[in-house]
Amino acid sequence: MTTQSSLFPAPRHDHSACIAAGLARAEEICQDRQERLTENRRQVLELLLAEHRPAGAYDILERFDWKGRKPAPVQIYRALSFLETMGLVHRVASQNAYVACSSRGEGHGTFLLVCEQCRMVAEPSAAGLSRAVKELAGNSGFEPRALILEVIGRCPDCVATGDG
Amino acid sequence: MTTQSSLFPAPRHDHSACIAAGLARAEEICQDRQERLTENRRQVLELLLAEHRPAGAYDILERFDWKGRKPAPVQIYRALSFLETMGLVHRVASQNAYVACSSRGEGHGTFLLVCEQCRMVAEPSAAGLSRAVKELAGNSGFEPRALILEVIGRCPDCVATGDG
DNA sequence: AGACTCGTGTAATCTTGTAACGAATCGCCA
DNA sequence: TGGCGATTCGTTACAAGATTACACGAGTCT
Repeated sequence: MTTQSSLFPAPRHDHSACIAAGLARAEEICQDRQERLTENRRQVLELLLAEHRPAGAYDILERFDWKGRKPAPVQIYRALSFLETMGLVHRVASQNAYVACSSRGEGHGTFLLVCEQCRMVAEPSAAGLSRAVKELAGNSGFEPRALILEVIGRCPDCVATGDG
Repeated sequence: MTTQSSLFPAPRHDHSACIAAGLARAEEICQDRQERLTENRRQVLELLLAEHRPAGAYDILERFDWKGRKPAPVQIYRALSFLETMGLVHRVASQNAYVACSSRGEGHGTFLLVCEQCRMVAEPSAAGLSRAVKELAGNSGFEPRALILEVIGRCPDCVATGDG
C-alpha cells in the first residue's frame, strides 16, 4: 500500500477541536451572509459536528437537549435545511441522513465517501471531478445544477481492522 | 452548442418497444442467473419500464393491478430489491424513487442524469468515469464498493421548451 | 405604535420502508 | 409421485422519515 492522503479523521482525534472549528466557521459564514445562527440551528450543527458520521433527523432529535424537552421533528428539518443552504451540512441521499461538512474549501460538490462498516464520512476535494462530471453531462445537452456523488465502501481504518 | 449524444429518449418515442425490450432483457438475465422472474417482479418492472422517470414504491403500488386488489408495500419493495440485484432497476437516492435501467451495456455504474422539470432520467455510459472516481477514492485507502452518482438539472428537451 | 419579516412551537398527517410469521409454491431427487 | 428444502408470497403491524398548517413572538424598519 502506498501513501494515502488523510481524508478520514484519525480514529482518535480531537473531536472538540473539530466542533469548535465547525462552529466558528458557521458563525463566520452566517455573519457574512447576514443570517442568524440561532440556538436551534447551532445545536443541530453541533450535534452533527460531534461525529463524522451521518445522522438521521430523528437521531438528532433524540440527542437534542432543549431545556429537558424534545422539540418536534419539523424543527430539526428546518435547522437542517438552513444549514444545508449555508453549505454547513450535506444530505447523504443514500441513507436519508445528514452529515456536517468537513471541507473548508469552496466549490466542493457533494462527493462523499461513506464507510459501510463504521459509517464514517469523508469529503475528498472534488472540484476537478465535479467539473468533469458536469461537462460530461453537459455534452448531452443536459443542464446540470447539482451533483450527488456518493461512494459506498469501507474506510481505511475498517479495512485495516477487520472483516465485518 | 455542439453535437449531442442522444442520451434522453425522444419526447415521443415508441414506449411499447422499450417495454418489450426491457422485459426480454429481464427474462434473459434471470434465465442466465437461474432466478425467477415471477409475476410480481415482472409487473413492477413493467410499470417502471413504462416511463423513463423514477417512480416511488407507493406510486408503483397505486398502479399495480393485481386481480383488482392492491398488494402490500412490502411486496413492491421485495420486487424492487430483487430487480436492483439483477441490475434491472436503479434506486434514485436523491428522490427515494426507482427507475428502470435503460442501459444495455455492462459495467455502468449508477450515474444518472435527473431532470428537475420533467423528471426524465438518462444513464450516460460512465465506465471510465466510474473507474476514475473509484481510483480517486481508492487513493485515500478507502475501499470503494458502490457508487451513487446523480446529476440534477434539466434535460435537453426541458431546456429547449421553457423556463419552468 | 404599526406593519413587516423571520423564526419558533405545536399538532396532525402523510410518505416511505421494515419486521415477523405462517402459508403457498417451485425445483429437485428418491 | 410423493416428500423435502428453499424461495416466494400475503398479511398485519409498525418504525422511520418528512411535510403541512397555523398561531405566536422577537426583531427591525418607518
